[in-house]
Amino acid sequence: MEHTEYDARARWSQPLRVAGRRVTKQRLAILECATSHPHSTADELHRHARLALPGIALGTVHTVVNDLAESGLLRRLDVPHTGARYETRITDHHHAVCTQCGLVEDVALPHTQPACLDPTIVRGMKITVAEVLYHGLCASCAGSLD
Amino acid sequence: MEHTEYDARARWSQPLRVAGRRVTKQRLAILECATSHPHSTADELHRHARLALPGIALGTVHTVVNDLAESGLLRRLDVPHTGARYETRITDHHHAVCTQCGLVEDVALPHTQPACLDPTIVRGMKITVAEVLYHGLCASCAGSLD
DNA sequence: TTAGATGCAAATCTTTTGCAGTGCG
DNA sequence: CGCACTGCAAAAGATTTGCATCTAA
Repeated sequence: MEHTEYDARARWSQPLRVAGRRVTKQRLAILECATSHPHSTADELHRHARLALPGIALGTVHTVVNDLAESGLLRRLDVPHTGARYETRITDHHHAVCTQCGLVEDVALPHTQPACLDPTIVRGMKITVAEVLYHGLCASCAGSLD
Repeated sequence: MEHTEYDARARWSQPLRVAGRRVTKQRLAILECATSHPHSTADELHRHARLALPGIALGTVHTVVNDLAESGLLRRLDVPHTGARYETRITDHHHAVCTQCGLVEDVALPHTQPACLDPTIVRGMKITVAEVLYHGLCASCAGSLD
């Protein structure tokens, strides 16, 4: 548990440099929190990162998270009724959201590329990412009578 | 152009009543604006609705739009870096967003239901809606050198 | 008549911005 | 050492809430 800082540095230094970004303890902490707590909002990342880095500012989290999403190190998820959410698992999965409690789950699709996710299906735009968002009730919300 | 109020009433009274909602001029105006200007934010709907209904409050637009989305008369779209967007075309299409300028376009898929959009593909949740979001560059942004 | 809707304003929440100081490379 | 990055605080933007008033049914 004391190796976290070291591990984060080992894991993210290279990708950060490749993206032309500096390796700061704030960025390492945010990347680490986004890995251990996927689908976190900026505020949640801030709360988690503060445990390891008490001085980190919420504004910094927003700035960093925007920057890292733009440079491809973070994936951004826009979920109804909550702020943006972030994760370090970038590819090969989609998301299901509970319309009642807001729970987000990862959804992996069969490995054969579905035709509807082929970028060329959209005419007149250069599509680079196609993602599926499922809306419904999670197990516990579906169980609760209402 | 003077028939708009009448047409909106004719079109939406029934669905509103079925959803257990009252037929007010504010709701009619918002539904009409969401139809003629799809993918509008609450603020944009407010500006448009104000042309026909100068007194309508932005707070009311938010309240109504939330309520109508919940009751299924409006579809809500969460697009990166803009607020929520709304439209009256509920089914049978998906969306493509320009990551540069924010343009939203409708995308229709071939009529055969793609396997990846089958709700049962998600285990442990009762999925009711599956939608695809495409991210990329629109024609004009792709054209602009940068 | 009356429960549901609206208008308005204040409160809340999220995100952005400007600037001075800090630290990575 | 220089420039990118951070901390801080203020501003901007989006959405929600409470309450008095209004109105569709």
